[in-house]
Amino acid sequence: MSKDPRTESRKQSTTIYDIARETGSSPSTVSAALSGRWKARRIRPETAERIISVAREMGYAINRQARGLRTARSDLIGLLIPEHDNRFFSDLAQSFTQEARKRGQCPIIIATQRDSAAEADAVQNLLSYSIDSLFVAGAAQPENIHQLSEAANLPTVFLDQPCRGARSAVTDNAIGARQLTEAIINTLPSKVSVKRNKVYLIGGDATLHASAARISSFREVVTERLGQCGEEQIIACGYQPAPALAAMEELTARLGGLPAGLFVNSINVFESILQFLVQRPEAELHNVSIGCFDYEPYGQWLRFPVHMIRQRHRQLVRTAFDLLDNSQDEDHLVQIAPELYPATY
Amino acid sequence: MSKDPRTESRKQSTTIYDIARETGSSPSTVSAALSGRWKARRIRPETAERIISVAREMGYAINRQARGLRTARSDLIGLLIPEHDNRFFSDLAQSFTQEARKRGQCPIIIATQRDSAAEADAVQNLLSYSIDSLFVAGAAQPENIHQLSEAANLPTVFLDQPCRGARSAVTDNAIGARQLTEAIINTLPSKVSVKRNKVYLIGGDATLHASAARISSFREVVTERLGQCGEEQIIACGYQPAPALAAMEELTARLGGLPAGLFVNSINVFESILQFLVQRPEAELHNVSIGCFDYEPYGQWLRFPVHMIRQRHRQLVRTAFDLLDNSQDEDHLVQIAPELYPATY
DNA sequence: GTACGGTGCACCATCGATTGTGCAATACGG
DNA sequence: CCGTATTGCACAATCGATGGTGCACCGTAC
Repeated sequence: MSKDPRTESRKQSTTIYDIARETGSSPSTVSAALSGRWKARRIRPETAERIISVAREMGYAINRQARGLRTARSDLIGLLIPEHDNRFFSDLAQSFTQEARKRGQCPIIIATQRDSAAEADAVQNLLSYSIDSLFVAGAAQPENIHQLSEAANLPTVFLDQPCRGARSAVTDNAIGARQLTEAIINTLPSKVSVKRNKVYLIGGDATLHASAARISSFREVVTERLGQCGEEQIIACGYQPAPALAAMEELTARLGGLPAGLFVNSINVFESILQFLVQRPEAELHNVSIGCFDYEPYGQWLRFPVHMIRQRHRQLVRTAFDLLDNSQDEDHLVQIAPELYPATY
Repeated sequence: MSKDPRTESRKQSTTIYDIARETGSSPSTVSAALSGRWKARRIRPETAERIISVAREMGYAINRQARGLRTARSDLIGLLIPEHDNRFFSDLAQSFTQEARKRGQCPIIIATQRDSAAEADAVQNLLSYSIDSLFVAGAAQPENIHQLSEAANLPTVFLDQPCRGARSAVTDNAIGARQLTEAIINTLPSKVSVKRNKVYLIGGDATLHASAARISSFREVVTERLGQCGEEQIIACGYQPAPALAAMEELTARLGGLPAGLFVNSINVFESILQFLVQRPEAELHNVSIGCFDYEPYGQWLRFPVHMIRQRHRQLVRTAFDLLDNSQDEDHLVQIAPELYPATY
């Protein structure tokens, strides 16, 4: 005869069997009463009520592992993000958490460091918990994830970084980049030497969809407004602090000072070049027009003005849930225009 | 005969029974092989290896709900925080996530908005997932949570806000507040009218342990260094933006300008009074010594200098895990000194 | 009085992994 | 060659909730 292998300390307090014994009914009746399915199972309302009240008295709490094993569901819902220490993704995490809880689901958030192996690992791991659905933000390799989740029949939505053939809710990077570039150009300093009179884009990964869209808009607007846009004006040096800082230093050295305009692609890069910027003379700082494609509340209180683009994290998340619930179209891309926070002077 | 109620779409791909059939062994042997318990169960190494390799081929992934049901464990681990949009708590969340994953556990983070009913709810909810342990940061009612988790025999640690009778890892608020107050006093402006020559503490909830400790240190240091500290110098107006802003405006009106020194208790309050501060004349801003008990990277790039205290989130989390693993003392408080980031000029 | 439909519930198989136990087959000692 | 010990594994109960099915019982109709 097998005994319960669990140490005496961690056993479940009350189960439906206890309640069944207490109320003189069967476990299946108790289950039906407590899960709300009692009508469909033709349980008398009085019976259901009695069971429910006894359950409350006994402090019953369902065992979700048992329920999940039977139903292959879990009320768990996963979110993959590259990192937490990034205002955009932590905002996203917060919106996700809130929406999930509204729906009675429990959020699991995993940071995968823009590493595709870590992404695959995390998906497998989450699958073993039988999560109900998966949200993927800023994936390094969306297709890879999509394959895994499709094979497991796991409903998945991509955020921020879209995935071909899968439901995706992303920021309209083209519009955002256009707005930001315009704002930067509109506030270009008037007196600036020929050598430094151009606008530069720094940061991001040109192979990723989001960056590519931003770069393309940037190029368009710069060409429209300033006549031309050379390849050297686009410095897609990734998201890492060190390379970004180095690129910024190199650019400044090359120009003999800060450029007239600077489009900073992503908050990570902004943070890392900030320490370089603030060391420049005050006068120089007020002679450059800076924009950042991402929002940081403290950005408006800095020593120099900054235009910022804020992605609508709340809307992105809501749209993603909507796509899961309502879109029968497996390949459905929704784009959401971001918001421009113009610099305050 | 019952059929599997689950829709055909969401069934498990490979189970230990499939592998058993494939390898011609029994499910129990497969389980032992895959879980690493095969030595203890006297399975031949070759048998175990063969099973493992077949499992890999078949793309086996364990069903954690089944495992959890049997063992009453889940490898899930919970963290309660008041909110996400707070640098300290989101740092904490990140450290927690990393440490959890290092230990092969899956983090579930719930924000409870400093609401004790939400806290109790969240604990009950997490309990129904059979989480292995619970971390509670900045709880509104630690004792309440402690009761629940103790009744359920759920190993619990408190962070930031300690709980009597429970394991707690908290910042050494006394030392931190002392350091911060000293830093503020050391950089007090020299020329300031008698009316505004005092140092004020604003924000926080005096009924909570953390704030109480900070207030007490503040009072001590101010008395030591400046001779006295009146009750009106302590404005514990909570953590909400609106009341904090109102309190700041009221104070400034009363003094006819900014005070000589300001100890801002918590980053929330800092953010909300920032919009007020930046509207003051530039000269006035450079004539006030400000400190914030919390860290925000952008704080050092503002238009005026700010001393900041950074809680060591990583260490707090590590210590908390340590307490769970090693401390048999159920009532064990560990304090961790925070770090002073002096203002840069 | 019999037939028939509906009501209200109990019974039991099932989800997949874990683990106490039983029992052949082999090894080993004398 | 027999008896005991060890090895290597299979069997089956179990965790708690779910849901298909069976079946009394009651009411109504003919």
